[in-house]
Amino acid sequence: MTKPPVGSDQRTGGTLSRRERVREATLAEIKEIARRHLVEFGVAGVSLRAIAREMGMTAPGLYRYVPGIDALLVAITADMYEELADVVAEADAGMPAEDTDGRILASLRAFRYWAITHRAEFSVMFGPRTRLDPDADITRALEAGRRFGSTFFTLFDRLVTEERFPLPADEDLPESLRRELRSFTGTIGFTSPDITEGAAMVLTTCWVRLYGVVCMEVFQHLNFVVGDMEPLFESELQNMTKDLGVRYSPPLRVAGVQGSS
Amino acid sequence: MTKPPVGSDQRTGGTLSRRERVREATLAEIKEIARRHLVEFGVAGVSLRAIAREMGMTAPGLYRYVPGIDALLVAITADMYEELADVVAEADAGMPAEDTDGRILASLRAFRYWAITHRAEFSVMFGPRTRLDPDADITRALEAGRRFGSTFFTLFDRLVTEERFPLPADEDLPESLRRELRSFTGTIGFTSPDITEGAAMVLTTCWVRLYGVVCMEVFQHLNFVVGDMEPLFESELQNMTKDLGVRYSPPLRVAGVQGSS
DNA sequence: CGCTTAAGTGAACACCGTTAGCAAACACTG
DNA sequence: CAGTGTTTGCTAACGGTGTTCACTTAAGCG
Repeated sequence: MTKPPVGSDQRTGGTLSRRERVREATLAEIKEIARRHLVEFGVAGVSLRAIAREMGMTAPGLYRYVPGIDALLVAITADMYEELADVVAEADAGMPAEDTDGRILASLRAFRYWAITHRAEFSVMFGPRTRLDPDADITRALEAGRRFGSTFFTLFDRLVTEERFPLPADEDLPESLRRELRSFTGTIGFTSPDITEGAAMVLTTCWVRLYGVVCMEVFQHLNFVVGDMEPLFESELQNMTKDLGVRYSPPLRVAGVQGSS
Repeated sequence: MTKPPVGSDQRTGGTLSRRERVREATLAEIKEIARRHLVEFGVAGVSLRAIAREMGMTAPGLYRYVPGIDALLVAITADMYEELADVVAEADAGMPAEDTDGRILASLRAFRYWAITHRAEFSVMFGPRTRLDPDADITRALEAGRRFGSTFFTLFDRLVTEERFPLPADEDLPESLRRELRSFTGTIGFTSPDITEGAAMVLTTCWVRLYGVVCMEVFQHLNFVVGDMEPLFESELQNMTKDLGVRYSPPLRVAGVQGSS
């Protein structure tokens, strides 16, 4: 009885035995249904019994594939990070490689658009860590999260090397902040020599602003006061890009932005 | 059989009959235990049966006081908004009335400090609306939220009248954004004639930044990368106050900030 | 004091996660 | 092909949850 790892086990050589293939398919079906229940009923509405019912089997059977409900949620969270990373990377790749400004705008807008069209998913990814075992294995989710961030980091790196905006001098930052920023650049695996503490500081500030405006829109904490948050987002985007020395251009009008998840 | 409203019913005249008094006390006990379970086990760990057990009664009995678990959560959420509003207002009142700069800094820091020392509460208040009936009666929570915001609005109003910072001209803002901002100032009950759309814009931007940095700290989405978020918060505070024409001054060192809820 | 009404209980229903033991299907080896 | 070990899924069961209903008890009021 081998412990069921919840991630997709990459078989050496890529050849999967018949058994492994059907196993992968079942696991994929479980996660697909879980994901669907997540968007339909919210995170509290994801249950092993309901998934099993829909699959025509019983709940204990799922334990052959997943060690428990918490691990399943962590697993689909990791999947969602990868999906988001793909979406952002695609938006980035959809612009001409030299057009750093356009790539940045496209990436950031892709992030927001994915967020507001995937509210439930965004909530479990970027909201409070409710209902997740503190000792759950979230390494895969963290890894996907890192990959998601790397798209932005790379673009930011280009801005720094192109000297688009004035960097705050490291000496101007308080020592406590500099220490945190150093650990930041270290963990991120950012090897560019141009990433000074000042640059890390700017990057973090931008991320906080983006995170704030998107969270506010998804969590609807201004919805009693602001109906359509898009103008506000674009305005924030404009502010941010101005600070980064990026040329802002308004978005192409896309039909059907109002789609509620 | 009267429907049990979950909020504290203010009796006309303030005189409560004995029956009403003990009823209020029981309701208060229910909410007190619910709150304790919330901080101890998270929002998923709040259950009517557990509360009843601790009170020495059975779960159905609680239905005399509360229409259901969701309504109970909404009720304590409203309480928490009021508590947070009090805390911020106290911090504000703790500074000399003329010292607008100090009052603002104190209020913002009080907000963050309450947030990081009340993670569970903050999560249900400002996180995604998980586990809350869409049709639940959240008017009391909204009202308390409004009162919470008003402290900041009032201080901001002073900054505007004192002309601390240059206001963006209304004409520079796109029409779609202006419309949202108008609805904002309207809903907020902000009657000051100085609150132009540009001013509302600056206020909103600041709130988004504050919300972002505090959410990020409480939800711990940078914790694999930044240990102590306080320097980052102070840095953001410095940036924000600079834009507002507020004189920044570093915080007084408080012992025991590290206290984990 | 008697009557009305509120408070609380027990049983029941329908869910949930999770464990243990068992039977059938499967894959593989001699 | 037969035999064997593994994988898969089931049933039963335990303890937990929210919620409804019928009922008894207790308190307050006229």
